[in-house]
Amino acid sequence: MDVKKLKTLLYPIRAVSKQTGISIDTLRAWEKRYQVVAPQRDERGRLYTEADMQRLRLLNAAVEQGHAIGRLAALKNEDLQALIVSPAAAAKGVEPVKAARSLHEPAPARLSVMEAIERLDYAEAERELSLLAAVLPPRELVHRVALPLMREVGEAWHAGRLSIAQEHMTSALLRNLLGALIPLYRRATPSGKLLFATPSGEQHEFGILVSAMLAAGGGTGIVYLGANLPGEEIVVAAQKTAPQAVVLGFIGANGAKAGLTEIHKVAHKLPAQIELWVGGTQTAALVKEIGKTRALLIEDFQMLEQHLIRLGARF
Amino acid sequence: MDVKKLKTLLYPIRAVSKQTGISIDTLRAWEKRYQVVAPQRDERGRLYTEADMQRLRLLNAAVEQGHAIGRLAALKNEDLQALIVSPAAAAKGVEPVKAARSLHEPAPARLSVMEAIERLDYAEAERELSLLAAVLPPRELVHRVALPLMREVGEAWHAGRLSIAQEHMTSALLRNLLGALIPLYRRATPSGKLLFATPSGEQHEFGILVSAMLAAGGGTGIVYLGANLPGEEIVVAAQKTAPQAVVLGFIGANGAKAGLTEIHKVAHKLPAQIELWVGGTQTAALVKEIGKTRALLIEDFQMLEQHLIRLGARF
DNA sequence: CATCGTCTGTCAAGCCTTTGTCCAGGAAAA
DNA sequence: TTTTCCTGGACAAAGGCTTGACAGACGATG
Repeated sequence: MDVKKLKTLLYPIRAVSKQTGISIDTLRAWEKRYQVVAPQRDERGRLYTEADMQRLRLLNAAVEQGHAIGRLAALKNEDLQALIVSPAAAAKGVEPVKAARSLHEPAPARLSVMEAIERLDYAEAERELSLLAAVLPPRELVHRVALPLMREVGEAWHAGRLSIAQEHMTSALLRNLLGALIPLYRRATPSGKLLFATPSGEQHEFGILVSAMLAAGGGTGIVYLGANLPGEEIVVAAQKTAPQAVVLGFIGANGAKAGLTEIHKVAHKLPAQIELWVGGTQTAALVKEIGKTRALLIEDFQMLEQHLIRLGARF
Repeated sequence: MDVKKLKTLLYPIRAVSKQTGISIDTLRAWEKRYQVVAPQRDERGRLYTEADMQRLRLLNAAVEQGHAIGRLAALKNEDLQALIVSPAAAAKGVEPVKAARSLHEPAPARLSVMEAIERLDYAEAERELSLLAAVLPPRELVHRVALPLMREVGEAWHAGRLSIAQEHMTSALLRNLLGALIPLYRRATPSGKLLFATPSGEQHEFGILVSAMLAAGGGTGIVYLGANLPGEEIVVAAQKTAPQAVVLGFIGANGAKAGLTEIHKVAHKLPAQIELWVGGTQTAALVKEIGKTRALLIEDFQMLEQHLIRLGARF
C-alpha cells in the first residue's frame, strides 16, 4: 500500500472562523464547554480538519435555526443534517424512516428560499441556498431542494402567484449554485467520464446541469458542453474525449422539434462503444420517436442515478 | 529587433509587489524568514520568475483566508491550491494597477486554460480557472482572464482552429465560474443595488453576468434575473426591487431585433428615478435606435465601471 | 406573568509568539 | 543628485492561548 502519509489539509482557527462564519471566541467556547470538535494542536495553536469544519457548519446552521448549542453538541452529524433540513423530524426524535422516503420529501428549509424569491431578494435567496448546499450532500441537495424548488416555482407561475421574473431568477440562482458545486464535488480519481450537452434548438440547460452535478457527486468525471449544440459537434467532441456515455437533455417545448433530428444524428454517428442517454420531461412522447434508435431513455433522475452506478459511480 | 535572452521573463521586486499586492518589505521578510521563494539575483537585486509570482499569489490568497505565513511556507504549491477553496476576501488589495496597460494584458496562466480547452478537458480547465479566480481580484479576473478568453476562443473558432463544442464548453466554464464568484464577492453592506437582465429574444447572458460580477466586486448589491425576459416583467421587477439602475444586455445577433422593442418598452415604463443602462457589442449600431430614449449606452466594461463608481461602487 | 437559575456569546487581562513595517547605512545605477 | 535595492536589526501590532467574568436570552416553575 501507499506509505506516503496522507496529508489532510488543516486549517487554523482564523481560517475556520472565516469559512464557517462562527467567531473565534465562539469557536473556543464551543470547544471548551461542549467539546463539539476536537481539533489537533501544534505549538502554534489549533488545527481543524475539513471534517471539523463541516461539523461546525452544521452546528452553526442548526443554531441559526434557533436550536441551543448545548443540546446540539451531543448529536452526530447526520442527526444535525436531518434537523436542519426538516425541523419537524427532530420533534419525534430521529425516526428510522429516512432512506428512500425522506430523500424525495422536499426540505422544509426550502421555504425560506421561496420567501426570498417572492420578494425578488437575490442576495437572501443566495445565502439560504448556499447554506443548504454547504450542509447537504449532493443527492439530497438535488432531490430535496433544487428539483422541488424548480417545480414549485413553475407551479406558482402557472397559478399566477409568481411572475416570469421570479422564475428566471430562481433558475439563474440554481444554475449558479449547481455550476459552482460541480468542481467542489469532483473526486481526485474520477471513475469514468460522461459528456453532457443539449441538442441545437434546446435551450433548457437545467436538466443536464443537474445531471452533471449528480454525476460529479457520484465520482464520475464530466465534460460539460452546455446547451444548443449541433449533433455533429456532439459526436466530434465525444470522439475526442471518449466518454462512457453521452447525456443529452431534451424538453422540446414550444413545438421545437429541431432537437430530435439532432439526436438522431448523434445516435447514428456516435461510436458504438459510447452509450447515448437522452433525458427530458416528455420522455413518454419521445419514446416512439427515438425509442427505436440505440438511445437510452432516462425517465427521471432516479433512473439516471442507477445508470451512473452501473458505470461505476458511488453515492 | 533585439532578441534579449528573455527565455523566461524575470520580474524585479517592485513589479512583483504591484502584481501580487504584497508589499516589498513583506516580500523580503517572507524570503528571509521562511524562504518561501528563492529568486535569482543580479547586481541590481532580486529577480523573480513567473513561477515565483504564482507561488506568492497563492501564499497571499491563503494568508487572506486566515492561514499563517509561517505554516504555509512549508507547503508545496499544489497543497496551497487545494487549501484555497474560495477567493473569500480577495476583493481587497492589489494596488490600483497602473492604468490600462497591465489590466488589459492577458494573464499568462490563461494559456494553460486554453490548452485544456483545446483538449476538451473540462476538469483541468476548471482547475486552472478557479486557481486564477482565487488569486486575482475581480476586476483583473474579468479583464485579464474572462474577456480575453472568450475573445480568443471566438477568434479561434472563426479561424477554424476550435469547434463550437469548445466554444460552448468555455462559455459554460466561465458562466459557472463567474456565477459562483458573485456571492463570494458580495460585501456585508452593499452600496446601492442594480438589476440585471436580458430582453426577450436575447439569449446571450455573458455580458450581464460579467457586469453583475464586476458590480458585486465593487460592492454593489445585485438582483440577477438572467436572460430572455419580457420588457414588462423587467419593469415590474424593477418596481418591486427599486434598484438604482436596470442593466440590460443586448447583442442582437442573427438579426434578432425583437429585443429592441422590449428595450423600448422598458425605457418607456420604467419609473423615472431608475436609470436604464444598455450594453452590448453592437452599441454603435444601436445608438440611433435607442440613443434617443432615456437609455444610457454602455460601450464597454470600463464605461460600466465608471458608472458603477458614480453610483457608489469602490474597486 | 413574574422570578430565578442556567445557557451562551462576548469581552478583558495576561502572556507568549508571529509578523508586517520601519529605520540606518551602504552600494549601484539613472 | 536621486532613485532603487540591499542587509540587519528593532519594534509595535496582531494573533493565539487560557482563565475568568458578565449581561442578556432562555426556560422552567410557581
